[in-house]
Amino acid sequence: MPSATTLRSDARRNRGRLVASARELFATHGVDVPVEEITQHAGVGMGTLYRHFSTKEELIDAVLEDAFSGLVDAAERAVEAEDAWAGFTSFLEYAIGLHATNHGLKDVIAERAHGAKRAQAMRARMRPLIRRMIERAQEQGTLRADFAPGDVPLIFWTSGRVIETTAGIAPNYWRRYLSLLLDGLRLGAATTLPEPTLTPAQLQRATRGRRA
Amino acid sequence: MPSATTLRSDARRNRGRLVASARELFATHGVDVPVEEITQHAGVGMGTLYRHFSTKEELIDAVLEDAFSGLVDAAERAVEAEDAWAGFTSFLEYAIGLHATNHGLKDVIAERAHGAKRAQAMRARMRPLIRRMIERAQEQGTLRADFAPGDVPLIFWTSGRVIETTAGIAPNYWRRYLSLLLDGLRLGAATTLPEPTLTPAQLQRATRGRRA
DNA sequence: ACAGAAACGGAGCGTACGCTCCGTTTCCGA
DNA sequence: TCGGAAACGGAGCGTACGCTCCGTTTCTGT
Repeated sequence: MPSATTLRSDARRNRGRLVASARELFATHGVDVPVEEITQHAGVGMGTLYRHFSTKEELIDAVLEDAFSGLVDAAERAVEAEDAWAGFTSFLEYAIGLHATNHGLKDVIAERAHGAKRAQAMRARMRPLIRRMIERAQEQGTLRADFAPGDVPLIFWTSGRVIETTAGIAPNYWRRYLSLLLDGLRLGAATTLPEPTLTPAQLQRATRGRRA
Repeated sequence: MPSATTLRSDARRNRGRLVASARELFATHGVDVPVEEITQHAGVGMGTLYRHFSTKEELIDAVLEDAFSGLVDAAERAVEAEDAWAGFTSFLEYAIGLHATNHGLKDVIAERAHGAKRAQAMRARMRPLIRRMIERAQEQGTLRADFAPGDVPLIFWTSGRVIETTAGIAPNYWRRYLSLLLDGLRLGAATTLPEPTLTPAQLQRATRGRRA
């Protein structure tokens, strides 16, 4: 079991091809592209893929690593915005814009399942940032007080669905949806929300479960 | 090819069992339950199913017929409400409550595809009713003016996703989501929506397409 | 130059789905 | 009662997926 830098030249080359191929296909078609399509597009065999990545999940996780850290960076920038509402909303617009561009990212974040190591770590780093964004906007009196951090996944789940349904038909339609939803988040909304937000435990179950 | 009433007694009995079995399983597990599970739960063989319904889609369509007409009834009642906003929102709450109870209905309405005859007819009957609801609420000055009938599927698509994700964890959480979204629909929202609504042609493509 | 370790690739396995085919059983009128 | 039409049921087909296995090829240090 040699260290990562001790790969034979052809192995390193093929690994690169696989990642590039997967990056492209995941972005355009989502993570459900068959592994065979990935290997063919990369010009390698199936065996080669599974020597480098013990599972398809692992490949997904590796390919999306960059996108994950890009999201965390955006969240860190958003937390520092003077206008917390602007920071929060522009973060959401950026993140969901990424979903529209990179369907693989959308699948991992907005769909259930697909919770590999790097995705998990990204979520963990994101959580306190989002909490800060929300707290600040509520302190500044721009975000309704009964919105909670546990409600943020709601935005991703639902936006993901809009993108899935309209991506090939009206690629920017998700902006209309997000705008609508954000208007419901502003302070001064006419109602108070029914039902509590989701607890961390509930969220964990929601993002893991498959059908029984 | 005998008329519908000229079925042999065992055939009529088994057809009833199939529909009952499918109704139950579709409601609890959605339309993705394997046909074999439906036939086993009904105590009949696969051949029996496919003699009565030439395709699984047709079975779905037949089983959901009642739910479809229930929806249309609710829409007709909603149109007549004095307070058009109340009519519109309580219709949405009723419809989405049905989605939470009957996952098969949700799959057909909130998911893409599954567009058989009766579902299609239900949609056609619903369209003018929804248009009236929206027009009236806008005339009464309670629904924002830039919301359009073409945006209604948005509500079903996204609520469907919320239900799918949280049904087993927080069965009423969708109410919180819907409340949030409806607050964004009220007149006096701070923004005007970006991006136009979907045209009928776009909607048709959105509710039909499968992945290429 | 060459041995052998490393990497390769794709046929094939296991699973799950919708649906069909056809030998067997059941019903029902004469 | 009994024959044939009607209905039955489930093994099996075709498809699509993730993944494995192993004979073949390629790289690399000596």
